[in-house]
Amino acid sequence: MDKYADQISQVVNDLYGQTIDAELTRPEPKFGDYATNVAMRLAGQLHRRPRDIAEEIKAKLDELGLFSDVSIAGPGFINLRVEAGQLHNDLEHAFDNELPFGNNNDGAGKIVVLDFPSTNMAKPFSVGHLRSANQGWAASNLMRATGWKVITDNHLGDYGAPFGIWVVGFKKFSSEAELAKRGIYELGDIYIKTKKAIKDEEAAGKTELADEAQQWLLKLEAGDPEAVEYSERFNKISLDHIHKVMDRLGIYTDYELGEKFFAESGKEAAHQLVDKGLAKQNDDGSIIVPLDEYDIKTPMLILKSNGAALYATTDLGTLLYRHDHFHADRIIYVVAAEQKFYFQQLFAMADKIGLKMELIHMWFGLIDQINEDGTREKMSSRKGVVLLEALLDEAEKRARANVKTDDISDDDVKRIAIGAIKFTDFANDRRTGMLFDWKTMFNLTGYSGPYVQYAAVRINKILHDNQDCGDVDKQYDYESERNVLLKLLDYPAIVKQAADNLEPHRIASYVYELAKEMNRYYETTPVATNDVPTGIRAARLSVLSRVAYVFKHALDILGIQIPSRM
RNA sequence: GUGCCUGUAGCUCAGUUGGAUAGAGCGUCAGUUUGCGGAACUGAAGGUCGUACGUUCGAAUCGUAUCAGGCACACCA
Repeated sequence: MDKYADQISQVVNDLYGQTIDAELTRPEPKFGDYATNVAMRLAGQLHRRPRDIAEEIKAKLDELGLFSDVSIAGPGFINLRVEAGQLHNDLEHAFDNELPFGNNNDGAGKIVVLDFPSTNMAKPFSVGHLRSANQGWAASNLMRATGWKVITDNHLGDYGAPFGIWVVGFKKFSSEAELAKRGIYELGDIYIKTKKAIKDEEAAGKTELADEAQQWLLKLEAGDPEAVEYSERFNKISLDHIHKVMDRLGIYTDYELGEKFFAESGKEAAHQLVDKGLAKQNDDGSIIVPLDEYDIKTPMLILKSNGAALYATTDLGTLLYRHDHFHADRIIYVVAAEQKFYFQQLFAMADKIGLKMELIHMWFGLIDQINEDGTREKMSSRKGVVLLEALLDEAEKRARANVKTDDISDDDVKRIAIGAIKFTDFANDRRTGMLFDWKTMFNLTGYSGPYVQYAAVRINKILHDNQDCGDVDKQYDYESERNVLLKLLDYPAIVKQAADNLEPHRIASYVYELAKEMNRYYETTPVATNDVPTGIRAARLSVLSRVAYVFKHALDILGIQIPSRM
């Protein structure tokens, strides 16, 4: 595609002496394989009618014989058609490259740190963390595919109030026996129950529980043995749970540098900023960074009045660490939309204190749920959070029930279940709120993970059954494969676009279209039946192997596995 | 109140960065199987792109206003 665009730019330059970056689009098939609007763009500069310009470009293109057909339509579109055999050559040429097909080197020599899924250790993994995990994982794969050196870090929420609340609540509401039996689910319940109790108490004008929780925090910071023991036990339970769930999702990070890890360095940095005059200490001891010069009226609070760290403190420490130790050129925070303002502040502060890194908040929409009466609302703990493990169990149950034959392995059932859930996450733009609906979450047909997986499994089987298929017929015209070839040729541009904009849903949408094109092709064109001559069979199988490659590449980016059977 | 996000088919959403007759899935209706894997394929119905101005050859896309919904706004994380 780039090749053809360059040729058109060249023709324009020869004819008019204008430097124009011709872009090709894919019009409706009836118009052609590719189309360009250069004639319309030139019309303004040259003060001439677009159709006249198009005619001249067409004449030149016909003369050069680059395209099998050049036509002009509408206000001045130039539609181009390429021989299917030529498309096949183009594709083979693209595969015959040092870089894997689909990859590019845009990020060569640069380092990116991705921050996801930022698990809160106080509660069990809920569907609320699902998007950060999925989107973050896909983003890291997109960065890798475009040449970046990638560092992933699960920025654990392991510091601050939750610990104090845990201990107070454990003593008041729970027991060793319950904790041993229910693990993180008991801790999560304790956390919610205790927070509510503190709120009730506050409404009654008392602060007993809150004070007690605060005491435990201070004890922990002071290294009190009992506090340390509780902390280590609770954290282990929580961490084991996080690892188990992420393993089920097939999502991993290189580091787990939690808030606790950065608390001290963050506090030090806060004080240093005061010394440098970049931050201001209030009379009550709290430290703020004014951000008026960034049009942000609310200053950033980076230290509490009691001298303790808060979210911004640890994030400050984290920024410095990623700058100094990871030498990050770019940091991507995969965090929900709710925190947009917070990250505006954080990024402004980073700029103010002189950190030269590209900071991106890869935000995503919230998860809504459909109520029984059909109304839609934000998913909340008040209404009962859906736990991720329960969701995965349910997905596997439904996948198993939908499997046609009994001899499908558990691993394949899991791949189908996870594929359905993940694809739903990538079905929309990440910024669009995601609708959590038990009915559509496990879609097994239409615009869904299993639809794509099914197409991949089908051709993998064909390829597997026809490994020694002989030599390709050099005369074959690839006319039946035209649409599939065109779709395959689109892939590198899709990857680039998805990576540039951090929009994994473009990959999902593409891979679905490829599957659809594939199924259509497969429905009408026999590939490996007995009546297909060997040379043609070999040619068609070679195209299918390219399709299989792209399925794998694209689904890998999304973190979706292809079952061996389904 | 201020800022940000969203508004497209009955429902859930895309829309190649300003292009041609606005597209998918689900749902509804009608079809396709002596055939390489039918979790598939084909077709039909369904639209004032929230509304109104503006920018230009051309607007779902850009600007202004307005209506509706959501989120955020320093000692929570």
